[in-house]
Amino acid sequence: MTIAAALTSKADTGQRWADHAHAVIRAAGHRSSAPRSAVVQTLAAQSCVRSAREIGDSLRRDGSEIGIATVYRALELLDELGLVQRLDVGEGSARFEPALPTGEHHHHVVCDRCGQVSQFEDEGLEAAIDRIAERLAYRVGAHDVILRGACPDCASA
Amino acid sequence: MTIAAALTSKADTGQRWADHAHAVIRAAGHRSSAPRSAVVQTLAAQSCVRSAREIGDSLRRDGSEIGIATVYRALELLDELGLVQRLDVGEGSARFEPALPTGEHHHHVVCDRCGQVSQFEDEGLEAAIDRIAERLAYRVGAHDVILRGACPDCASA
DNA sequence: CTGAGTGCAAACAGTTTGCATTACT
DNA sequence: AGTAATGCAAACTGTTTGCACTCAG
Repeated sequence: MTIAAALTSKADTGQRWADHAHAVIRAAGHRSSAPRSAVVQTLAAQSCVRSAREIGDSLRRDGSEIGIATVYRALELLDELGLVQRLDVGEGSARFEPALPTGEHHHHVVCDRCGQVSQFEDEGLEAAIDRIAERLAYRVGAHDVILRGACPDCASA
Repeated sequence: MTIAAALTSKADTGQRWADHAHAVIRAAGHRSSAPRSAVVQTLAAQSCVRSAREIGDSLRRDGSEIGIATVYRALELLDELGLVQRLDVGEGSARFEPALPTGEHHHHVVCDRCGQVSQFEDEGLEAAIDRIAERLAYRVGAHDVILRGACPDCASA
């Protein structure tokens, strides 16, 4: 795959998610207001998890007048509708990222020192978790895995 | 194993951890004040993760005059010394539990509806994570796994 | 005796909420 | 037009910090 193709595919995935999100929002009887759509677009465009504050700052930088309460309300709605995944890496604030309708997902590694967050996927991990879910008395619906350590930059320093 | 033996062994594990914690605290040049020791004892006696507020309330109920700030400072020290594991299940506040010196540990399942937290261990999960840690560029030192779903009570309701 | 540790209260950061106003549908 | 959604500011919650006082070593 060429770099251009990779970028296109990534942008496509984001846009596909945004369209899906709008459809679900409308189907649930909610309005597609400008601020709400702006939050969806920001999420669709992002490559990594972002906090409510980061999303709000980013939108305001782009000229939007969105208030932080609205960002929170939009994210809460998206969460209720299963359109975003809320992630708490323990750095004080919650982070958000689009949840793909396919259920396909990844997990995160957080740098202890600089706070950098990266992603990874692993087939074996999912399989192990599925096996655990089966033997527990809980009806397990989701899971978060967070690895912690030193990122390449901090590790070499 | 009889129930009595299981309880004894559990209490022993807690006490062994408390002794270990005291030793580490002293070795690091810190004092064993009454409030600090009380927090260690509370942690040693607990069967599940607890929040700072819960620990403080529990101590105050037992007649201690401990302030919440002191609880936080004690937990912070224990965390720095690697004596407790901080866990964020996303219900607003951080939870804490003793970290065994053997490195042996477990993970958690959180009920979406009532917030109940249970524990589980899984060999296959640890193995999968070790394998991931090896292939990542990060120098991975720890990991948290949180499963979410409905606990037996909520699932049947 | 001396400073690490404490308790209190005030400060903080992230998030939520009440209410008058705006703007989708 | 009617009402869901917004923006602001105030309220809340969990956690941290400044400071005078206390007590372990």
